[in-house]
Order: sequence, then C-alpha cells, then structure tokens
Amino acid sequence: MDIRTRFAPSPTGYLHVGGARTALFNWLFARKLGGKLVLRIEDTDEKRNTPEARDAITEGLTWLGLDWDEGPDMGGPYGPYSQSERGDIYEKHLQKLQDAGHIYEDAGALRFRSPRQTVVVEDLVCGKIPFDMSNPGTHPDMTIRRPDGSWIFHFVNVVDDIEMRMTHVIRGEDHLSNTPKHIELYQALGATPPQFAHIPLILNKEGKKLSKRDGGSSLAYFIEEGYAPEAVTNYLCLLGWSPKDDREVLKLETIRELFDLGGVNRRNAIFDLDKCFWINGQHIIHMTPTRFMDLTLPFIEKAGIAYGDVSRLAPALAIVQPKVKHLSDVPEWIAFLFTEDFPIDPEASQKVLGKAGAKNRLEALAASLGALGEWNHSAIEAALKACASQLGAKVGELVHPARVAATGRQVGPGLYELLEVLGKDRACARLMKAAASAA
RNA sequence: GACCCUAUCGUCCAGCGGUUAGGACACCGCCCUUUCACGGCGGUGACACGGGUUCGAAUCCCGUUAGGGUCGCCA
Repeated sequence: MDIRTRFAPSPTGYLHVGGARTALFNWLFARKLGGKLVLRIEDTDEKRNTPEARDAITEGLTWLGLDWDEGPDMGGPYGPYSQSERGDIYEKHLQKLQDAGHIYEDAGALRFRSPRQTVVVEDLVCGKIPFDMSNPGTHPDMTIRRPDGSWIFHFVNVVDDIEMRMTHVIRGEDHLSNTPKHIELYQALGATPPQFAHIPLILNKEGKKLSKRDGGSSLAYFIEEGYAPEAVTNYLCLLGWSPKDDREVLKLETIRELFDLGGVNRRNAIFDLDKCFWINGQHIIHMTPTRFMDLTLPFIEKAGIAYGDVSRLAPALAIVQPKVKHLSDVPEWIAFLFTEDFPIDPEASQKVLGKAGAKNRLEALAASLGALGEWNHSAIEAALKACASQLGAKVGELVHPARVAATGRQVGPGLYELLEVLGKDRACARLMKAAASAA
C-alpha cells in the first residue's frame, strides 16, 4: 500500500507549534515509509483567511525543513489543493448524499442525517474506541453547508481525504471526538475510512491549550529568536514521542528512521521553552561551521554588519559558535570585529572599567601583548597570565576589563580567541583607549 | 451537563507483573574555568487516591478525583 498523509491547516493567523508538530509527525510517518505528504489548505471560511497566513504556512514548513509532494504551490494528481477551489467536487459528493437520502435542510443550511449507530474508531495511537451515536441530543446531526452555500469543515475534510486518497490521517487529539462523525460520512459516501492517529495536544505552562499569548506558540517566534530549525523539530518530536532510550539530541534523519506512530504517547504535553532552548544550544554547538554560517548570515545581514567578504566572517563565527545560544545574538557578538564604532555597554564600562586599578592593568596588558612575537590564543593566554602574576592580580581582573575594552560587552566569545581574531594592533589600541578612560 | 482521552520528579521522556523507579531540562552544591556558556561530579525531586486480581503491582481491572478535549451554520 502506498502511504499518503496530509497536513491540512486553515490559513487563519500564523503557523503555531501544535500545527508544526502535526505536520512534522505526518512528514516523519510518510517519509519513513516512503509515502507521500500532501499539503492542503482548508480555506472554506473566507472571513477568517488571509494571504499572509497562507504564506506563513508554507514558509514555516519550508523553514522547518519539511517538504511535501502535492500542494497548492506545485499541484498534483488530486488537485486543486485549496478547498476554496474545490467547490465542484463538494457539489458532486453532496449530490451523492442527497440521492441516498442522507441530507435534509434546516433553516437554509444542509445537515447530514446520522445513522444513529455505534461507531468504532480504531486509532493507531488511542486504540479502539466505541462511540454511541444514538442520542441526537448529545450528537446532533452535523451541518455540512451554510445557507450562503459555503462548506463546513467536517464534510469537505472527509471528501478531500477520500478524493486525495489519504491512507492515514494524523491530527491533533482535539479531533478524536469528531472522528465518529467523520466515519459516518465515509460510510455514507461508500468510502473506506483511512487509518486514524490522534496525537496528544501541546499545552502551555498553565496546562491550557497553547494560545497566541503564550511565548513560543508561534513558529515565527523561533525563526526570529534564532532557533535552528533542526532544534525545533527535535524538540517538537519529543513532545509525545521518544526513541525509547536516553537519546534526546537527534538529527531529523535519525528521528525519521526511528519514528513510529505506535510509540506516540496519549497524554498531552506542556511546552517547555527552557528545554527547547537547551536543545537549540546543543544543535548549534554540534552543527558544521558551514551550517552555522548559513543559519546566521540572515541575522548578520539584517543587523547591517559590514563584514566585507564572507571569508572574514568565518573566523568570527568560529569563536562564537561554541558559546552562542540564539542565532539572533550573533550580530552583537561579532560586531566589535568589523567596526571601531561598536556599541559599548555602559553598565559594563562603568562596572568593569571603573574599578580601581583597571587603568594600570589595561596598560600593563597592552604592553605585554604588544611585545608578543607570536599572535595566537595560547600566546595571548600565556602573556595575560604572566602579566597578571606580575601585577599580583587575579587572571579575571585582567580578563574582564580586557573583554570590555575589546568588545564593549561582558559576554561573548572566549577572550583569547577573540583577541586573536581581532589582531594585535587593534587589540592593543583598544586596550590603551579603554585605559585612558579607566579608573 | 453528556461523551471521549489522559494520570510516573516542577516539565518532557523511559518503565509495558519482580528495578535501590531511569534519563533530560530546570533548580541547588562542588570541580574545571577568563565572565556567560560548555564539560564533569553530586543533590533535591514522582508512580493522584481507594478498591480489587496476583506469591508479587507504577505496570492488569473497577471506582473516585483531577486535568485536557469534543459536543458550532470555527477549523
């Protein structure tokens, strides 16, 4: 059997992490089994749809590194892939239901008459669940078309899944209770329902469904804050799934190999930004310098850092990569290398340079660094330590003011490496300049 | 309210009848160290409750409680 899954978001607002994870699970499942992933835009509610939201979906998926085989952008054998363009198809299926006597009118809207039987949902994650649909009070007949002719989600969703030959429907658990209604529709349409897999929800810190107000609920947040896509997919897959051993920092390829729907949890997970942050740091540390540059360049460009040629960027990025946690922090971490007019943290300047004796120590350090024949981080380290012992000062008493003098900041790359990349002349000049204003 | 799902450290994830209940994040110590970070070592910290079944339950069953979800002419 050829596996076919789909991600079917509605373009209302941004792509949120819950949607991203649903897309991820569909992608993992399809890709692991050599199946197809379809992107379908569920834009039946015109009032709520925006073009921006449409773009956010495709851009978000692309950013995450998830590709799809059929969709509005590239078409496919079962298109069109936007529900707003599939009116004829819905008409056809509606006619079928009407001919079979499943439809009745109610105040101008059309409703589907439930067979009122027990429907068993067989779910790959949740197991076998019988739903007693016999009570119209608790399971009212669903509306499938509004008086204005527009379509309701349940109907078009099922029609499209039939028409697009979906074999597996992997979606949020919030749809579990809707599934028996969907199955009634499949049966009325004479179609075999796909395999269902309802994955647990992602909750915020308060245990409520993740909403716009929650930090990190939008994928845009992670893009802007400088998360690596592979870190986000890594974290997201860990919400409800695990490789069943102690591994947590995983490549997408590894996750794809290991992924198994049957191994997915049934309990909702609370989103923990701290852990996502940690995973991001892990991915940054371990990624190749090339990857680091690729991910970092947009932030550097945006910040307007005049780095000249990318060859000048490489050494700067090399000293930053092991320590930076947000890619968006990179520009301010490297700014000092590409201009003499870099911003100076006033608090650092006052606190560190204002400390008694700072002037002396900076001058002494400038002198001993200036006398250095070789200019590399180990030579610098040796010289600084020698200088410190000569002055009877702690190493840190030289390191801190030197860092502020050289970078204008208290945090950043390792001092010795940073001075090496800065170059001897510029380094010494900055030490002297800072000394002039130090206490 | 009815129906459905769920219930292991604060959080995420292991455990699927016999474990000193494990790992990670966070937190707290210590070490390394140039700050932050990274790394190393150690610590605090959990089987919601009550009944069963069993020689033996975190694991199986029932109930209670709690949380979440669905019950739309939203998706």
